[in-house]
Amino acid sequence: MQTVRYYEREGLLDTPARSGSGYRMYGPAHVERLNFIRHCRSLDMPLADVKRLLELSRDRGVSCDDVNDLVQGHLERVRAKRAALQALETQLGALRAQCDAGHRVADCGILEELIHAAQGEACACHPEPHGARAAGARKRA
Amino acid sequence: MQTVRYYEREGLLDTPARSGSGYRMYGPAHVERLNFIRHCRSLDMPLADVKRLLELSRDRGVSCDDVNDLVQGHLERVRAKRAALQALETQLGALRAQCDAGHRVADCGILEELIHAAQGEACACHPEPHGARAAGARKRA
DNA sequence: TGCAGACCTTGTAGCTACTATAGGGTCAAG
DNA sequence: CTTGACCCTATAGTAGCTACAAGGTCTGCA
Repeated sequence: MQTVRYYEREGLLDTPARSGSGYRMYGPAHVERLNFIRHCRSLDMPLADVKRLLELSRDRGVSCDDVNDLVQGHLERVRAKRAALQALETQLGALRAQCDAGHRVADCGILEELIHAAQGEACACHPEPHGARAAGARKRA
Repeated sequence: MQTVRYYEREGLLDTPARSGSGYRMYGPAHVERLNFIRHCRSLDMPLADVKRLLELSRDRGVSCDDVNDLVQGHLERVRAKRAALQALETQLGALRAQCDAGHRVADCGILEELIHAAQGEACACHPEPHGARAAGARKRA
């Protein structure tokens, strides 16, 4: 419910009329608009994109290239993120495989991996060694 | 650089000694710790998990089951998110296919889809009618 | 010695899309 | 008339930074 107020504050929903005691009175147009927003959000579109779509859909005569670009751009961001997560999954799988249950932290392959990697060595999760471009830290001592 | 200060504030990095004029003086232990954190972050682990790992790695005699669980849990969250994004990609692809470039907003298949969906009808991106839709966790049967 | 410019310090606000809480007002039922 | 469910506003918190402001410090050069 605060979400609806939030959309109103952000300019995605028209401010509804108020009853005598200050209650918001929503009409069918508000409900439809809210469903539009929720549908876009279910596609994980940022609210800025949703707002842009709402603006575009008011000018029914204008070219819809912007609509295309917006959806296409969003699709590409989703694709890129999915690919990144897929790589991450592989890396975490490799890390996870370093340790079987039942022993102690001193012998834990996962922590070993993480600590070695922190020292700039190669690790199971990032096959290539870190060292090439590490050591960016500025020190004075 | 503010990031390092942020980690210090959040208790992930020890507060370094200060020079006479108040400058922070980092030693090799700080650098190694920071690399540990950055490595974990490159695996997209939340800072809370990184902090937990740092705590666990201090008690070298304790069981490492917690380390396992933490990494396993993170892997599962990544897997779930990746799967959700994959489904999303399909949905956005379907939506994107509703419109070819070069015509006007009044005839735009994408907007049509979104508006129809806002009225509770079935849409290309969400094959089933609106009622059965739950955010992100849905599987096609 | 003076000064420019690069770096450091602290503190604050902004980003996304909500969510939670506090402290109050309104309304309908019993 | 009270109880409890709802609504109102305003504020703060979430994650992990990033950007900016206003000032202090250090270094090199003339």
